[in-house]
Amino acid sequence: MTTIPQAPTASSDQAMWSRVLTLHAHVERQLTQTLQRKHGIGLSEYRALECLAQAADGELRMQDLADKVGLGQSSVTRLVARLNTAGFTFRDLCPDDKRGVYAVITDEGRQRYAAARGTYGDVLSAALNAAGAVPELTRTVQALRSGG
Amino acid sequence: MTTIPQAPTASSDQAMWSRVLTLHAHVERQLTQTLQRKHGIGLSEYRALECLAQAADGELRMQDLADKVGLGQSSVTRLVARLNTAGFTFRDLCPDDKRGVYAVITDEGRQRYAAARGTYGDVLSAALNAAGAVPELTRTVQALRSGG
DNA sequence: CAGAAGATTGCATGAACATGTATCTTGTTG
DNA sequence: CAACAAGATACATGTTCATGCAATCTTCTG
Repeated sequence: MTTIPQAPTASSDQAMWSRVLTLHAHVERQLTQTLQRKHGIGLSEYRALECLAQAADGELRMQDLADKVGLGQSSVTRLVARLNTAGFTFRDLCPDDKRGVYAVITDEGRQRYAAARGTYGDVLSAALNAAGAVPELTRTVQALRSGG
Repeated sequence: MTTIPQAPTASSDQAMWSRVLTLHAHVERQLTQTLQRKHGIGLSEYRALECLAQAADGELRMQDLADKVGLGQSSVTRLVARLNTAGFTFRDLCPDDKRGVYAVITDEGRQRYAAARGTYGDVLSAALNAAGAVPELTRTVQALRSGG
């Protein structure tokens, strides 16, 4: 049986998005709770650390970090402030543009990220499996894992 | 070229979920801003009105509503309080279990929902199209629209 | 079986916190 | 200097967690 191309309708988009929202809520809740409980960090903190750990020299401009983690600019100012307080990052002024600020990950930040990373992957996969077992979400999870 | 079945790995799950998050952030931001600007309601309010409008007799127990909109119980208490203040719902005591409370949608609530519904569908589809045009997200959007 | 003790359920409320919008400060550039 | 860019901050809003309270259910006892 082949897939028949079908123009997406506003209605089918809404039904699809509704399932995405359900999936998103479930998975993010699992991740939030487990990361907080086992590693003492929130989801935004974790994702910021991930971005920084993977960035060249472990540093990113504030606005770049905002784009990567999907938050607004002001939220990232405070997010980085929390990471600084925790000792996971420090702020560094951009030498050639004194308006600019780099958030730079510390060794301690990398260690916490490394410690949390395994948990994150495990919980994510488990949450996706659990969601995939719900009839309503089975096809959504399958579609995402296959081609998404 | 056929699709080769592949067990999902923790790593592929993470890459997939990262794209879902990006998509989610973009789409929800569009919806939030447009609904707020054109109809003066937030996303949670809109979704609660939708659940209530589609429920039998236009009413739901608080906890049922919480499950449907993907929020915690206390969040829904406050959400319904906002809807009440706006005149979109009212609270009704459950006759056979005096602990229980129904949130009931009003005519005004149905009207606001009807007015916002078109906007919601339009913005959603437009946002999905826009996201689908981003190389990183093309396959994700396609997968969701096809089978998800 | 009546009745009370304890557990559970359904929701409300207060405090802490994260986020978005608007605005302000500072630095850059034409 | 005017216009703009990068961040920081003030304020309002929304969310969660912990807790409180009342109604209901369960279980045990006499």
